[in-house]
Amino acid sequence: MILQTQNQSLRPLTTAHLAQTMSLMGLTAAELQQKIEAALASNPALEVVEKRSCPICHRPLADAAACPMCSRPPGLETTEPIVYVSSREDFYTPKGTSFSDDHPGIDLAPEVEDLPTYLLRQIAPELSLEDRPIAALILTSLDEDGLLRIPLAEIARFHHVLISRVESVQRLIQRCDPLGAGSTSPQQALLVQVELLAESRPVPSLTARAIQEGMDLLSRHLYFELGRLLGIPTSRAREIAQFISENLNPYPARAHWGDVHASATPSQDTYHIPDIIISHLNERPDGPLVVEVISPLAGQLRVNPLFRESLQQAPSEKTEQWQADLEQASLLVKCIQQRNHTIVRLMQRLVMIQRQFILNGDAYLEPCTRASLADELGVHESTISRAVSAKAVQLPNGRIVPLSKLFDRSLHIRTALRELISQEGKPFTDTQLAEMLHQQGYPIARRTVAKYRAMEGILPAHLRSQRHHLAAQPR
DNA sequence: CTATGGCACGGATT
DNA sequence: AATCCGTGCCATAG
Repeated sequence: MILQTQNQSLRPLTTAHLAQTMSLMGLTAAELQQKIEAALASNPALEVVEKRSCPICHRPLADAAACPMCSRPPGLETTEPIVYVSSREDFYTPKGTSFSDDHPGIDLAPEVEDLPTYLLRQIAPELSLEDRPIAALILTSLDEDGLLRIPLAEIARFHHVLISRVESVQRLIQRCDPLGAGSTSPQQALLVQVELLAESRPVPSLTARAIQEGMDLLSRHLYFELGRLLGIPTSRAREIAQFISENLNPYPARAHWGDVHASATPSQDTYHIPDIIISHLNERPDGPLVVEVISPLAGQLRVNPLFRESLQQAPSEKTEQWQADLEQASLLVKCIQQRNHTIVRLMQRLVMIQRQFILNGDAYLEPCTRASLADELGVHESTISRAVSAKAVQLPNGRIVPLSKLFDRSLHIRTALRELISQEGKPFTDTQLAEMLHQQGYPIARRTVAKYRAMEGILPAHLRSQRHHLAAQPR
């Protein structure tokens, strides 16, 4: 359902209206869809009318008058984004949901979210129907680290299938984004990561064996012993250890190291179907930005005009009921219009503010608060809060991030921090880093640097050290 | 003694 | 009113 409703339709703001609009605001596209479907089924006064698509670009058209995509001359230079509510039906297969490569440094871990759902989404296409329950059991048995607590045999027994079946499902899961998730041990997780990594980049030889046979030595940093075990010089063993610590993660889902309070997962958020898609007009990198706010329905929701007419001739005993239906229907429609209108305005403004971030990445995130936006738009802050929470947005580069990321107050500083550390020779101490950031115009306390480091999963200075210089060796 | 992580306390945000 | 976030202080590891 779409609308286009700028000016009209903002009339009587009854309390019911307000209340419903607010509750609508916090819903994701999927939840909203359910709600609408329910209303549609129970209320005869509502109907969905087909929406037409633009003959040129095939995008759904909100309004007959103009296609937001094509009505503008291509290549038009503008910083003003085109924002509209879309009812694309194909949004379930967004492009680039996969995180193909991670950068040499540290890649951003996905926001705190429901790991099982996230994984399920990735494997769903390859999963046969019979294997679904198995996958479900595995996924729900993961711990905070993304590891499988219970033995595979348990799962096999529970579903009365061969262990090998379970193993193949597990394999599928392990190859998903938090690489190695679903492994039964940190060791196994590492092995899977090595295996997959080896497909795309060089991996020191014997790494796998080192993990397999010398796990305890590795974790205790006994490189000399490890070298002897594998029949290689200590220096080689050290290289392997270094490679592992730099590229692998024994706890696939553990993104924040210092954060014990990582109560990560109570939320049922499914951040992996976007609620909003930002792209370039006609895929041209120089084109203006287009923001599609995904609508759950493939048509426009409205009050059935026929129903309204027939109200006149309603049998007298029904007329009251019908009247009520009609009112409720128009209330719902109105609320949804209101909701969409607000979201469109919000995105319009937000995309303008965060244009650089959207185009160029994390470092360009402009700090901005929900409150300030609310002020600009003349709506209550809580409205923005609701609108922003539990929604995900797909950026032109294909990444899907929570909408709330656009309100992250420290992301740009954290990015600067990563930058500094990635270019450091000798590891900088937190105090030094704080100092340097200060010079760059980020007045950050030393303690805060430490926290940001933790957020980014960067080790403290003394652990980063043994990266380059290693002189003496225990003999 | 120095570099860090933990706890906890305002102040800002939601 | 409930949370989140940046910080200061203090204990601890190296």
